[in-house]
Amino acid sequence: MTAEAPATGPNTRIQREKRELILGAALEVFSTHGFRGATIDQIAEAAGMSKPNLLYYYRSKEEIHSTLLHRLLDTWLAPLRELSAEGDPLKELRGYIRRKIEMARDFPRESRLFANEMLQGAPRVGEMLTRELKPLVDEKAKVLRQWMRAGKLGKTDPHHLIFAIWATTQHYADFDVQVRAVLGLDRAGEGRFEDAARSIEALFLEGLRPR
Amino acid sequence: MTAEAPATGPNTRIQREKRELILGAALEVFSTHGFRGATIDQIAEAAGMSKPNLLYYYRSKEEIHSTLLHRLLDTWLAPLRELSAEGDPLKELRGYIRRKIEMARDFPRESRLFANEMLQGAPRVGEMLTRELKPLVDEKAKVLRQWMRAGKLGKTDPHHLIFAIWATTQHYADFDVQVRAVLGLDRAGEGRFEDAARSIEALFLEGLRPR
DNA sequence: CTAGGATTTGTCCAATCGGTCAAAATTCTA
DNA sequence: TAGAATTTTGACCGATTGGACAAATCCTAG
Repeated sequence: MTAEAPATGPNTRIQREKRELILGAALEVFSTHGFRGATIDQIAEAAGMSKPNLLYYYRSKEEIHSTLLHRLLDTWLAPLRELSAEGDPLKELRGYIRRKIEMARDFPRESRLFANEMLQGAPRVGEMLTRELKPLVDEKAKVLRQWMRAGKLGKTDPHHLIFAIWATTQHYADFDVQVRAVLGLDRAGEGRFEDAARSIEALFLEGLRPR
Repeated sequence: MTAEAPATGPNTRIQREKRELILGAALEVFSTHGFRGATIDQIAEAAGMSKPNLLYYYRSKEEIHSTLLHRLLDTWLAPLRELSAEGDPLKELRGYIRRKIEMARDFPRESRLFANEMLQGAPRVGEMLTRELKPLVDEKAKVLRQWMRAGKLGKTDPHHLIFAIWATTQHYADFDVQVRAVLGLDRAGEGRFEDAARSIEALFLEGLRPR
């Protein structure tokens, strides 16, 4: 008998392992070539298996990409979720910037995968943006606004502040080539993330000190 | 006689017009689908001509993309070139931020084309980054550093400051879908660029006031 | 140790892609 | 307005792509 396609969910040990292996390989390929630029053969080779074997675990290229993207968003939003209304405003913001820079440093492929999707108009996660991202950002924006009203944080538009933090931190993952080219060989070592973190923190937090 | 391919340079009126028409169509297609995601047929259709006709004006898909990218870089660097060592530091920086936000608003496709190229590791303009971009940035970084030493500008790493300005402004073009989704229908009108400009200026310039 | 399911792969297919070519249509020029 | 040069296109080609299928191999429970 032909085996039922295991695409519904991981059952056996092998299925869990292979599915994970495929996602890792796909992340590598999708993040550097984009969805259409990536081929199933490339992903299969990166995962060390044949193309039909890969398609045994995921029904289509679409499904791999979609799985990757949906799984990513949670990880991606975690740093913002951690921003707590109870903490000290400046400390909380500093922590948020830190966590975002660390993600750019430790998960650049995830960042580029996400950037690729956004550049193309979010055809596959568009709905998630309004259903998950927007509510979370609105909630945290409210926290920021309360801090500002309480005089514990300089006044600025909370949404655009969050955009600015996203943009500056993710820049070091998405535009890595450019950053490295501009900094030159001597300053483009791994320390660039530490330098970036300090600069971004100083820029934003200096301007946001209550006055 | 068979006509010589006009790919060497624009000669007749028709050639100039059609070449421009093709570049416009190609910008639209490349910026939303990336290089590999775009097809010659799509570009040809967007330009209102047949595929062989398009290939009469440009020898290959590569050549169109490359032309677009090289032509773009000059436009793209213009705002930074305008930053003058003679002017008032804070006014100069404010002007630079303004110009960059205006470019994100008026030329979002160009921004996305560039972002796409960067995301993929700048395979086609990598050399231009070190030959043109780096020297320019280094020159302007020196200007910023002089201002800082003279006490006319708060101290921070000039390179990372420039990165931050790039990131925050281009974010509104490259991540437009996300920005719109988060701001919601009511705040996502054209005014969002004006709001963004004010927020970014306030954030950066407040923190950079000499103290 | 063996039967039945799970896993793997070689082979194939239709669609799409970038690009060619020769012929047709149009435009320019003398 | 005739003839030459330029511009346009239909038809075609080889390569690549996403995916299907059935046969072969592997694993594991009884």
